[in-house]
Amino acid sequence: MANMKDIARIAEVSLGTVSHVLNGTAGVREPVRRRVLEVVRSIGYQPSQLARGLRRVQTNVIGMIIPDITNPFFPAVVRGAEDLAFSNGYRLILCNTDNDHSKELAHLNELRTFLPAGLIVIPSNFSDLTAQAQSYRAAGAGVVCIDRLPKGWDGDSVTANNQSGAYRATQHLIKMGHKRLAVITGPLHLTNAEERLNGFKQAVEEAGLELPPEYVQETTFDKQGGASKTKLLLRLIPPPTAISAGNDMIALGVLTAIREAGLRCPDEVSVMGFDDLDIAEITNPALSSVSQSGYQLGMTAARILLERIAGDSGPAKHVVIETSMKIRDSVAVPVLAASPRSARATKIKSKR
Amino acid sequence: MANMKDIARIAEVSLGTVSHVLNGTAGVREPVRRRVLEVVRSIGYQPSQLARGLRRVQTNVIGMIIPDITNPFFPAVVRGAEDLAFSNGYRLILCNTDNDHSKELAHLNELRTFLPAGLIVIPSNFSDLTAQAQSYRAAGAGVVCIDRLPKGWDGDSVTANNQSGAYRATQHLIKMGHKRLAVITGPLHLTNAEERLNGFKQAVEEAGLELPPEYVQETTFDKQGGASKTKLLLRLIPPPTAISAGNDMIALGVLTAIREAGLRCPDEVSVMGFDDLDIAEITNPALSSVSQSGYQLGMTAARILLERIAGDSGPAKHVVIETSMKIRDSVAVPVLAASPRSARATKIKSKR
DNA sequence: TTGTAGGCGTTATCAG
DNA sequence: CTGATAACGCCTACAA
Repeated sequence: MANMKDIARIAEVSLGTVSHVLNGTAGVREPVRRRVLEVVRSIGYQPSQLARGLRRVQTNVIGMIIPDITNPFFPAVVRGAEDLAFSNGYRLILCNTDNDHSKELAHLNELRTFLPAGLIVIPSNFSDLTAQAQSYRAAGAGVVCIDRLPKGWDGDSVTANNQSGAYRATQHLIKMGHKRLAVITGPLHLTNAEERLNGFKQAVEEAGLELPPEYVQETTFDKQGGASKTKLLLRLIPPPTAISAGNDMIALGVLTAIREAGLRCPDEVSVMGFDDLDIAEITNPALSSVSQSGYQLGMTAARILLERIAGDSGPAKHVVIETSMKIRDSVAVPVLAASPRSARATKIKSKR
Repeated sequence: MANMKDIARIAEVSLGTVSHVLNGTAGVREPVRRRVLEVVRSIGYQPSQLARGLRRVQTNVIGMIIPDITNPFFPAVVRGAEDLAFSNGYRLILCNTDNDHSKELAHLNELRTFLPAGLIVIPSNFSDLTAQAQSYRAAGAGVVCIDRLPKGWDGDSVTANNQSGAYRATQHLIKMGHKRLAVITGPLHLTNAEERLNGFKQAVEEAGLELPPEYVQETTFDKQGGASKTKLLLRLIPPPTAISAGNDMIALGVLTAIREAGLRCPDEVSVMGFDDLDIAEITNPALSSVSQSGYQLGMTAARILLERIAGDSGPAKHVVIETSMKIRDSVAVPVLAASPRSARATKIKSKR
């Protein structure tokens, strides 16, 4: 591969001049400049990112650390980040942690040796990112946290408005006439799961409804968790008439378990999801869900990072992305409430 | 960050000795070796990948180029590649091309400046990867092609057995009693789409069935394509009783269009997919599909690449991953065939 | 077995 | 405005 020395030789200038032309670090007389640029073009020269990074103590690499690209919510996040990063000349190194904080730590240590310009991280369970980020920032690299925050995080962050999303979704269930609402949350040590639960509780409390402790079930963010906890909920006496799921994967399990219990959704049990994945349109019945844009999450994180790289050293930014409701077919007026109140409930529904 | 000079100073040995201990390039007396290693551990030293790569003219980076991580088939491929690469000390730089060969070219040129150890590529439409790979191989980097092959590709490749998969899927439709089979293929300049069509045609021909040209529709690998072509097919006289889709995304569109046409699947039209994505279980009715493991595809590509990196310079390898059939609910005996042959058809079905 | 020195391709500093 | 030259951190002949 051609290097700057070759360019200098062919264009009959010194190495320093080539660098000046390429980086605009010093004015160079126009004819010389053109000659150099012409050689660069004709030879198809591209600077070695390795040498450049070594010298500048900073590469055009952004490390992106996520739990698992195979989880349907994350690809959009990665894509959003990659699009903005790429169009600004940055490249993404992708790392999966499987929510294992020791794997996360390994990635964090390894990535450092690339002298990345920054990091975009969806922290794993029990992440000690807060400590690690310190040393990255000391090296002049930005660190932006997405989707959920590790304990004590005080740096830049981009999250969805989980609380208000869950709050409004629960309000919707209540307005439909539900009185016995249960919730299946994700792992409560994850901030996003916790916030969603808080939103749920807030709506239930404001409506003056009871929330027996057995109606709050915690599990992992997946189908299996949703299915097993639903079986449990449906065996309670009385059973809930609506289940709010911590995310769409859980909701998928909820739908399956309802069907397997011989019940029907939404006739006997209503279900509300969170994330509005593509699959929400496909399920039977189509899943009502709180929509958050993963693409926007990733892109916003990249934007903040680019600002940091460009020199912004202001206080930590905390961007909160608003959610919206996607009403589909998995929520209906509960059977018990149907007769005396159907008129009113239906009216409310048709308003939306 | 600590460097080898620091280690040398603290351990009171020379720089060269540290390097020899770290790389095993020369025997070092045990006590000295231990002393060096102890310092390395205590200080948490990690070699700079940048300096190392610059010197060795090869980094521990693998470039992974795919059309779009947002497409549900690709995350598993990436994950399979990342898992094996990571456990062997390699890191993945992820690039999305959106099937745009100029974007692919840009990535290819950029990646070169990182001196990657290799490339794993799902080629874009009209990719000229064949030419580019030449120069990568000249630089000692392996290039493995996945899923589909660009024109004239003669290097390592990992693909699914598309032809046999489609062939057997079509045979299944025929055994169920279908006589009027249509196919909606992906873009035929993609080798995987072409192979699947060939498998379909082979089965239809062997059964001595007619295949009117209007029964073969080409479109993009997505829902919209599947839906619009299905509308067209259902308006034909006579309409097909079974539709074989080029992949599951197309099949999704087929299911939607059938429903919107007021028909029912599988009662009036049977549908067969390809890929067996997670969503195939969720659709209504659950989608019968040809299963191929994206994870295995990615992992196999990484394995071949690692072998190349380790020095294997044998002839090009062409690994073909076998597919399997996932029978669900979207295929049934056609209405017309139902009365006279239901006994036999049912018998065949129950055999599987 | 250990140490020394040159160079990978850049950028930045400083002298002309 | 242009050109030498010294790092950046590491590896590897080669010398001791």
